[in-house]
Amino acid sequence: MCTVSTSKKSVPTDRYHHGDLRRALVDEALVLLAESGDGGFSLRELARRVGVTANASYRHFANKDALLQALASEGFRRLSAAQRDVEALAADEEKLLAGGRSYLRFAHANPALFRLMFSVIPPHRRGDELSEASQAAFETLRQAVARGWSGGEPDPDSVTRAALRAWALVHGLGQLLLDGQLDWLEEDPLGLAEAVLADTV
Amino acid sequence: MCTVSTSKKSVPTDRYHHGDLRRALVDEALVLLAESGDGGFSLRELARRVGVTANASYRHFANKDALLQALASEGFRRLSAAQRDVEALAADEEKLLAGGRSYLRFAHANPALFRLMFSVIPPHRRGDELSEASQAAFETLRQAVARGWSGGEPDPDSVTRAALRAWALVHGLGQLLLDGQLDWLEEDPLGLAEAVLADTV
DNA sequence: ACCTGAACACCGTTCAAGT
DNA sequence: ACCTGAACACCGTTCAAGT
Repeated sequence: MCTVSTSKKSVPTDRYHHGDLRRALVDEALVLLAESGDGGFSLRELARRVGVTANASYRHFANKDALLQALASEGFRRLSAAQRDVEALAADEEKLLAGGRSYLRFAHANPALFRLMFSVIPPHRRGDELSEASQAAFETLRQAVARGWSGGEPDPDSVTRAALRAWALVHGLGQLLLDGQLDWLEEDPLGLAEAVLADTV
Repeated sequence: MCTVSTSKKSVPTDRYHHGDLRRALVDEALVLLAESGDGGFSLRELARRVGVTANASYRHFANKDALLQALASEGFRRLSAAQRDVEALAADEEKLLAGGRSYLRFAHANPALFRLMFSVIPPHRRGDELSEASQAAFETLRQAVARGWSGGEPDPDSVTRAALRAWALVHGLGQLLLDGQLDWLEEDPLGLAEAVLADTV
């Protein structure tokens, strides 16, 4: 009676049709998101592709919003991981710029997921998993700003303000980029966005 | 036979149910957009509110996208007008900052319309009316940047680059603002966004 | 415990009428 | 010329089963 119970719910296998339907739904939804370019995919289409009935997903997610939150959480985790990887390789003074570049590349490579993370589910509707993932992502940014601090005493409020300014610039570039707003200005929109970022930071 | 024909189509009144159904649809859609906060409203709900059948709108718009384009065009016209009004009242060195502030206030006051203008209909899908309205809006920004030019020769490319940087910052702040991303940082998100803008410009 | 089948109240859009 | 009524192929979601 003191063997396997690491937590309350010791679900034995939780697999049936695809081994793990919940994971299959999340994985396939990320593919659908990448394919559709914009933000639209239907629960029914997702179920069809995974090979189950339309309402089978309700055994694993309360509703469509809960599934979207799981996807957005995964997005924030991937974004944070990309930031950390890239900053680990960069010199101290270039960590912030490198982080900004990876933010832009993430937005460019995952437009629908990016929109899901920031625009579809506002912070006041985020559940625990998503709150945690998104706050960790902002912390990554804040630390990059604090590390590159060149003034005197880095009091927390100034750092937050500076982080917000850096975030706004890179977020605006990313949003303009993935909305196609930079397409008519030059041949390589991503390159243009990175150039504007490098000019400023 | 040479009296009234100012153009090919000399529609006598083009009014029936509400005087002018096309205008009634646009006006009520703007109200629905303002009410819903986010971006979702249905053609059927709009028709219900205006007092016509679901498909009556197809006499005036090819499809839902065409209606959305008309709304987005109206949005760009209002944004440009607000910019011009505000810049006319400001001193030369403050025109750019004043324009940026009005951009932020527009985003804050019209979140769904703002999203419609920039994110829902990408530039490559814009029709003539919308293309013209949006390009005029960017021209307003570019001119504000050119007027505030402090360096030497203002060659067009440098001005475009600087305009893009200013646009990205203000657009990023606006997007973070209307996505509720600034809500947990302070009591007044709009004030915070304006403060960051004033710090930078 | 996990999934299916049938149903409900919605969509956008089309087509054949009505006035 | 402008609008209605009925229909089609979709949605998200729920409820009563099936194994």
